[in-house]
Amino acid sequence: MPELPEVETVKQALVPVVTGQVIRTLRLARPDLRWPMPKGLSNKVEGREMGMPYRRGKYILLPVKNAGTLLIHLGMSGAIRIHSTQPDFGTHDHVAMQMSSGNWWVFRDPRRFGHLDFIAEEGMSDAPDALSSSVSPDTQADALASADQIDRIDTHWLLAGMGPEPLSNHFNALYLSEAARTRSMPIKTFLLDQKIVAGIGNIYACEALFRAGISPKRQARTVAGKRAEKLVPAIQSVLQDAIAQGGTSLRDHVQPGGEIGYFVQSLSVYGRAGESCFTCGDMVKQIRQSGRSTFYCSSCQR
DNA sequence: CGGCATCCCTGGGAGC
DNA sequence: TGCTCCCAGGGATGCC
Repeated sequence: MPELPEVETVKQALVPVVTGQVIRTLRLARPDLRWPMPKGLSNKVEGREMGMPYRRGKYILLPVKNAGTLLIHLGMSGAIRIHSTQPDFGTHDHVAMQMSSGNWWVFRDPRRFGHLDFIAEEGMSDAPDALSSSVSPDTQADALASADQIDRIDTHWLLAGMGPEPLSNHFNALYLSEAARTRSMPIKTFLLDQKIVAGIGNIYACEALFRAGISPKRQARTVAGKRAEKLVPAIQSVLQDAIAQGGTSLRDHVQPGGEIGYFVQSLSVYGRAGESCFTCGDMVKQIRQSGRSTFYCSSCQR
């Protein structure tokens, strides 16, 4: 499921549920997901107040005041659901938290490629929360963590080296050109590298390249320059459109309230192999790159 | 270092 | 209906 727009959708749904709430219960149904979960975590966070959730790439960050930050990655099949009363826990409901309001949120992940970690504060005080409430209300503020939050959280081993947020000013044609200039790998594979840019996955890499009219097979270094000037806004618009529609629901993804994500109706190439390109009518092709499916129109994308 | 294959895990759909 | 096979939104790791 979850690429940046889906993760952003989940984060936005969590904001009113957890912000300013005290953690009444944290329930870990098993000791590990992809990696071991922190031991004794419930004791560390129960009774403490939460700050405002934010997002970094495909990670959701949940500040716990005077304790640290919970880090959640949804992996391939992860989803979070919100309940107003205690739900029945299923086989794949691995993490559940009850807030002082009585609301619960539950992290379900059948394939267990996701993970949950805790970054202890160590002198960070409650800065993340204070900062998140002072984020300026510009047009993209909802989709962005503050630069200071990112600087702090990026010291975690899972986040270290992560590329810029694609919806921030740090991601622009100059940056992309410089990053791509020496790289011979296909541009599609390049975009999936979280060290280059954070949050893009298989669906939105395909869709952004279609919007930019760039072949996924093209070597990344040949995108430096003019093509980067088309690709950056293509990436940004496809992500913003998807966020606005609640993400893309294929199999697992639902928004935390249970709604599906409607961007699936706006996909131009992903999952449309053998069907007609909406632009030119030619058949959408499917190939395999670095072990992942790529969808594209060989007429519209060069 | 760059680029690719492999592996982690479960469920759903296609095909027989 | 039931079985097998293949595929899936991610990404760390190891090998060439």
